[in-house]
Amino acid sequence: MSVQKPSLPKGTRDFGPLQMARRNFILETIKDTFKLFGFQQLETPAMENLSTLTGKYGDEGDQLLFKILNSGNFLKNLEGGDVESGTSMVLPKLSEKGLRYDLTVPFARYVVMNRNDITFPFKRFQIQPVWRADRPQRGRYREFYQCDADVVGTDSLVCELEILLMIKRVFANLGITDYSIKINNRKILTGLSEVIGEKGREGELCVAIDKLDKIGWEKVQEELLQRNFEQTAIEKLEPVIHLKQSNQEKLEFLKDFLSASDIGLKGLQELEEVFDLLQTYGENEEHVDFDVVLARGLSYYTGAIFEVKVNNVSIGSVSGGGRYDDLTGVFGLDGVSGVGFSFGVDRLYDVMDELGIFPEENFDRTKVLITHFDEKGFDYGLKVLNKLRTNGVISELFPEITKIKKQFSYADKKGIPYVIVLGDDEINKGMISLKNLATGQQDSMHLEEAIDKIV
RNA sequence: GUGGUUGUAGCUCAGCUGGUUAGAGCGCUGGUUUGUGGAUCCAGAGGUCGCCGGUUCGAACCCGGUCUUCCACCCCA
Repeated sequence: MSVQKPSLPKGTRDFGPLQMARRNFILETIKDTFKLFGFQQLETPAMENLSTLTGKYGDEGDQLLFKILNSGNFLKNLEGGDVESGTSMVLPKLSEKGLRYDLTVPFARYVVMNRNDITFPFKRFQIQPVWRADRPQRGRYREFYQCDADVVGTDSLVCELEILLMIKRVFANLGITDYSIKINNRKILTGLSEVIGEKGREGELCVAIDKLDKIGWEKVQEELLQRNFEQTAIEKLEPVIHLKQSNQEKLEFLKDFLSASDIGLKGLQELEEVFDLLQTYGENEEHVDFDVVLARGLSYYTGAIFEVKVNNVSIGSVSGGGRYDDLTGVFGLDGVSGVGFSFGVDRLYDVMDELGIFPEENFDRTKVLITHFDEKGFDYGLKVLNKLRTNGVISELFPEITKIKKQFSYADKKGIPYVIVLGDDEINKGMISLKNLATGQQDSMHLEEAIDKIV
């Protein structure tokens, strides 16, 4: 076999020890919050039947699904002429499984399959990788982790409240201070399209409107015109685009603006209740921003929609979610409303990296390295090692008998703060020498005393 | 998926209009110091110039393809 340079598939990454420590810090923070709010963990397979996945994310989403070639002779179902008839005809004959694209759809599948064993409302969280055959960019990967928390089986707006609370808690614990949780309601967008005389076209309206902070109102108007929206409709929309007051003021304005649309008013009412619940809970509206032009792409959202952006960084949204009234419906279980959201760990990582706010000191790392000069010290060191670990001190014995300089250098590079030196002097006296590498201070003492110092 | 961009030592990058043996800094290894790391100084190792093909007397450099990186669009965590 010829030697080949190893490489990774596009858009995937390895995580080294430092990255893992940082990722685990984020992951633990999120997990800890989910648990505190009463969510229980669930895992589903990396692969799902393609029939479970397709048609849930729109045409774009279907394109981005990774398909898994059938096992064995994957060509066996092909017939002459199939190849000429196009990929959409050939694909089902080659592939019946795919990698999951998100965690929400597999969750919906799980709920339907286990409906008799689940007590509703069902609160679950799920932290697993997902895969998208996207073209990679900064903050965009082909394999990345999502951290989902969802509640199904209730349409209580307390769920929406809890999502806001969980986001606030996670960000506070991560040390991210400058961010905003954008919240809107799909019903408001529906109402908007009704009121401006383009009923039923909120999907298109959303796609265009969503680009507002990126490309500006001028360009959005152009796009709407291209999509054959009436000039008068666009003019009617204008005051909404420029809404820049407080959450309450926006609500008041829209109550009037959407007065002709029942569904729009329903959306407003839901949103207002979420704000009320926030007050009642004893939290404020800090970081929570009613954004009338927030329109998330995923086609299954029907009520509240969320998106979280960290300010002054070059990464897109780090979290998103919303309410879906009928996601389980496609799997044959109607009337189960759900709401959930997801943190993107990889993007949170990039954000925190860019802001330089990882708390490195707290990461678990070896506290003390035991060094030695010869076999005698090595054996003595093993006993010391045992004592240290019994006392819960993260410790290592240098595994080879070699020059002390090399052992110290190892401690230095690995960022180990203390070194225990074991030579004849120490062994004879039944003591150890403890050196603090940061200060250079070295003292002879009993092991118990050293343990107290290190911990 | 569309358009552009990048690739030279472990890392960050030089390398002139194609010309002999491809360089620097940092890092690494060893020594200066045979019971002590981080600093200084000295020495050393390390590269099929992403990969494949083409043009040429001659290619890191020009051309084509391919992979990869980053960016914009699309969309999204």
